[in-house]
Amino acid sequence: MSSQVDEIGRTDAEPPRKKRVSESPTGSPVAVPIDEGRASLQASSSGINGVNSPKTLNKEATVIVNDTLHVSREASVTVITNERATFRSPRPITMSKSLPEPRDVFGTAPLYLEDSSLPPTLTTAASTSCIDELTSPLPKAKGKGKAKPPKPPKPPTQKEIKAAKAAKLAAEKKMSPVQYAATLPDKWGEHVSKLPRNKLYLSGKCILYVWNEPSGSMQGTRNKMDILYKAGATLMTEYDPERVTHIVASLDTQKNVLQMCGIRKVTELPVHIKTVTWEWIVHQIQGINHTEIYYEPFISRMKQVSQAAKGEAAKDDASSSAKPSYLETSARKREETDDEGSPKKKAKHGSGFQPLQPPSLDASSSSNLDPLAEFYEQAKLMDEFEVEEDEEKPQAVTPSEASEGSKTVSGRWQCDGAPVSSGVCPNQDIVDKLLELREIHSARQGSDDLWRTFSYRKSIANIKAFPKRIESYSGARSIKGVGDKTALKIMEIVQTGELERLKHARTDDIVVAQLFQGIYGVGPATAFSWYSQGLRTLEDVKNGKNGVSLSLVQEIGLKFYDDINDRMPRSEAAEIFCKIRQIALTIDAKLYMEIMGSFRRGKATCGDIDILLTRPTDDGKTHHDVMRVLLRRLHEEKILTYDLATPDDLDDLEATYRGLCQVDTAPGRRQRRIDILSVPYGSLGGALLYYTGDDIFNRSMRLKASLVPRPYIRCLRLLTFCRRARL
DNA sequence: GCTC
DNA sequence: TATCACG
DNA sequence: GAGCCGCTGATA
Repeated sequence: MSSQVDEIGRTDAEPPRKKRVSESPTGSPVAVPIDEGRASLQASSSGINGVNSPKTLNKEATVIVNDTLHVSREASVTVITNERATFRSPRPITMSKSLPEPRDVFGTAPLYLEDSSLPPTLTTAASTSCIDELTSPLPKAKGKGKAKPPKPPKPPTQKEIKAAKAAKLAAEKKMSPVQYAATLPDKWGEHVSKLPRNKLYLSGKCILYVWNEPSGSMQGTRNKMDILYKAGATLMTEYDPERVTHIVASLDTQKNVLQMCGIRKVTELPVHIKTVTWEWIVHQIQGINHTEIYYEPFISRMKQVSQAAKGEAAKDDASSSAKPSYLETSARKREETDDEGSPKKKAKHGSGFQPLQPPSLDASSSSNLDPLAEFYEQAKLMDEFEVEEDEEKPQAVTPSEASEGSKTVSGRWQCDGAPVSSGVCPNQDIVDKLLELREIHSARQGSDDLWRTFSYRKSIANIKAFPKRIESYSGARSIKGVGDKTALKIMEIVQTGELERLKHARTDDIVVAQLFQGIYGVGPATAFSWYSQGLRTLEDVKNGKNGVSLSLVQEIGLKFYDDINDRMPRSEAAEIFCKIRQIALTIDAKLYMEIMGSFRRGKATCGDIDILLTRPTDDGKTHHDVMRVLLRRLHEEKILTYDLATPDDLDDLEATYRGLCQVDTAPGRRQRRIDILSVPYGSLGGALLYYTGDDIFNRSMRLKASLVPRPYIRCLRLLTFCRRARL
């Protein structure tokens, strides 16, 4: 596989700052577009192997980086009220104890909260349609009224009714599906609005129904549309990747899917959009939530699609799997399994479920009891962590996003079905102020500040979850994590609208330290150290004023300061993940991949991309060498551009990669933070549990203030704990 | 900072 | 090895 | 008054 990177060490001899590298240490040519700031660097593509230490790798990276070190810095200090803010998501807590079933039939498509097949009663609007939730002002009552058909002033006679019906039917027959869809609110709006919420099986789902070629009456299509609408779905008539959550199609509408979505391959669909068969809908409506029947898993379907479409496919294959021959076999294998099993069949046979069963649980726990019971127990034990924290700022919804959201609320009442915490918390002002304070503390270096930060994090999260306006000191104190001091601060905010403390706290050093800490790899210590050395701007840092030197990672962090600190649109995260998964599956078709983090939580924007990687071991194999190959491939594909941290042991089943990536190589393409984590297959169960809808789990397993979605690791700990405690 |  | 930063 | 992340992972 890989070329050895032998003489990497040589870079040691060179002054890291000045040298320009035009050739990779392997001797293989490395394209280093030094002039364009977002140059892709692939040195590490060859360096990804156990032989090389990350250090040497990065070293080379920096050499190049240094040459390009013109940081586009508008010196806007504003950015720096940064990512570290933690907000609680508006998602309310459901108390269900039932565990959602595994639902990824093929073991490759990720599992999303918003796609939860929990019964509707347990589902929330927030968990269904994130984008809308975040962006649309949610005209709640409006939808209903709108949908109500105008009542004729006089009760018509039987005959008239009949005639009208006939006419209507005739008219409907002439309609295109799209036109027909538009009539649904009139037709069923009222009916639907009277339905109890738990009958709205598809509430919150934005469904794009792909109908067959107009080969007949289209009556079937109309019926299905009716059903969808009546089940509370928002029926989409056109493909809007931002809104569509599900695509319903069947095998014979394959072409139409592509057409409707304006794409060439099914694989181009964003991963957050589920493609399901009609059967899935039926199951939803019947309350069979245990299966998810996919129309076309993006990956495995890909081959078939491309075969049909030829040209594209060949190209794709050639470019992506040109090298190791085993890739082809694996690809073929995938194809075979595909062909012999329709999605449906697979669902029934459950082969695809395998990866989703948490095997480790029964395997490693000594008892024969329901393995989940342990987790419930654990969950209770750790219930102190009331609230999940979220790093997104709700108010970060930009005007454009907002307007877009409301604009596209073509359908209306999708919010009706799920009257949930509408997002804005009654104590937002308090939260904001405290957050500011927390930011300040977290920018400081004292150990006290560290704990204060920790403390604020908890209290803020709980305040954010507090359903009503805080009006009194005792009221404030009643909130978990809010002690005397914070309660006093809250009262000050409530009464004066201000927090005196903030005014004094925002000193120059803090502001500058915050600025510096926006550089990846720079924490409080470094930031203040620089400050004390007289540095005040990023420009100073860049110039190495007063002889400060940057670590290799910091160089990258500085160079891409804005890129790293900005959030990316959800769609971009999805796209990158898609590409990566595609490549990964050519390495091993049985890989299980999952995108996590804020994406998974349904955020409209993502601070980074977090990918979980594992592989079922039922055939005796593991993903032990996947990370190495994958990283190499991703570098080759110029998806990965810079390594921030490569796993110490690439062969380890549990490894963490951190780096920068880009969705394509267009000049000026922004670099996005990406983490790829592999876990032993046994931890997957925990990972899934962690993300699975049950809030008792979620809350408790979001152990100890770790913002990091590293469920598997946590799960491991949990298991260890369980074992030790003989649970 | 809060909690035990 | 200790410190630093990260998620 | 003590504890409050880390069988962390990287760097110097």
